[in-house]
Amino acid sequence: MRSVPLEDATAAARIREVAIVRFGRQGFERTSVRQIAADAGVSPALVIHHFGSKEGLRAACDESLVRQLMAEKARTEAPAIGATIREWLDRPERFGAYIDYFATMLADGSDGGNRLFDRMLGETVAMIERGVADGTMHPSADLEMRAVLITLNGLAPLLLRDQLARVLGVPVTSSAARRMTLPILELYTHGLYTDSRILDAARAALQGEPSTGTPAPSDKGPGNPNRNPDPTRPESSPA
Amino acid sequence: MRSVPLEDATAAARIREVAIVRFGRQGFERTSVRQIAADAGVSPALVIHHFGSKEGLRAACDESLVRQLMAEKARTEAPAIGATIREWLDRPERFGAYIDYFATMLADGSDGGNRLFDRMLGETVAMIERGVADGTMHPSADLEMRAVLITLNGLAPLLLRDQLARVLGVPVTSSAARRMTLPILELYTHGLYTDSRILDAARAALQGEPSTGTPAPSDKGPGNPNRNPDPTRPESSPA
DNA sequence: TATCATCCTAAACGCGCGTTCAGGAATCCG
DNA sequence: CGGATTCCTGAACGCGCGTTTAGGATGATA
Repeated sequence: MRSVPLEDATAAARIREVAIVRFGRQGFERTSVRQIAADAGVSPALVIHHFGSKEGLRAACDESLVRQLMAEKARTEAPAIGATIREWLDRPERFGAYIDYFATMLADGSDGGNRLFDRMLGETVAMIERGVADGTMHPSADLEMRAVLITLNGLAPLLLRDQLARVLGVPVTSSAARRMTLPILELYTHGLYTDSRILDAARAALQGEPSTGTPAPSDKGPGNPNRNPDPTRPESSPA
Repeated sequence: MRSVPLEDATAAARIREVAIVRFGRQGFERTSVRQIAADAGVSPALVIHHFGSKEGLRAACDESLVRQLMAEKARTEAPAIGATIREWLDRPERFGAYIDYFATMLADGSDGGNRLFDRMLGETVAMIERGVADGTMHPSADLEMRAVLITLNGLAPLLLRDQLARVLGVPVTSSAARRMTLPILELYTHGLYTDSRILDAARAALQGEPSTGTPAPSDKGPGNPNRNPDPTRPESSPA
């Protein structure tokens, strides 16, 4: 997946590659055209000549990454982008910059990031539909939202890889990912709670409140992580 | 939680408030001191006079947000930061900028962001320990990692709120959060898979591979979301 | 050889940035 | 009253930015 050494590539390709590294590591704004030019061993003017502007260079970088992540289409029916990301995590010295760039694309809401997110979401939806159809996965009251949720959860370690590396004390490579395997599978197999009291309470509460208003009987659970422990409380301003 | 109108506050406070809005909405680099000064109705020189530098202003903004999020200490033993964030989501017209700033702090790995993450992680650990102790939650083979994971999962919708809003078609307020309630509780109650085949396979595979090397018998599951479907594959470069 | 397109650079332009500096206006204190 | 303190501004400085311009070197084509 890119075997030509940087020195042998054309100048335009070289510029794009070093730009991905800089943009991914220090961000678009903090990176100057002069820096990129120096990295690529060319003049700043050539960068503009090839890409029209700094923004054009960014677009080319986006396109390059989208292309590489979408190119896995020809594979099996398994989630393709996730698989490629995992391969990249296996070789951080080579693809670390791509990981960084990928994460900032998603967070910045660039056009390329949107396309990649949509694709990943679609792959997740397909995976869940398959799983529910063949009985290996539980059905859900809201399949789309579940798919969104699982996609988000999968991306969180990537977006917060710095925090993750900090609290774990090791860089986020596949070895760190491996330690996440069991807790993730535990969660996806048995869940977190030992009974369905909180879920039942939330179902009952949301039942009496189809879209807005009319609070239902309250049952504050012992502590649902990350979510409102009391789904019955009406919101202050619908906004 | 801040009731003084902006016009009545001291100039320094006014500057800090409009800076949080700008920094949160368009980022630190894309925001100029002159913009902030204009928003606050003061001269650019005054901004520097009060905060020493643009970086000093950022630090003051960080500190302000950390203080507000940590101030909930006096509450119950429930996750305090999560609760405050939820209140902020209820009133996006007032606290939307804080949400934005909070998210960028976490993503940028600023000192304030690190402190907040550590605090949230601590709250999650305590919650899980309590849940396991009183039998409402399953035990885990790796409690710390599980806590990290759940913390990350809880933050993902915040960091990717633009993607979330885009695919859902509505802004990420508590009404969007409400739709997430059931899928999250489903996941945390019953998990995703109907049986433990994948989890068992992963356990067996990781058993034969205590830390590095010696691959174990393979069992490729039908599709574990977000994780390596084949945890037995040795990694190419440990890095 | 002359022509032409391609690839590339040195130099400069204009601009907006963060910051500094010298001092004005108001308030408090003796 | 006089002097100190606090709060604030207008004007400028120097710098690095993205970009433009004019043209040099190279290699294919006729």
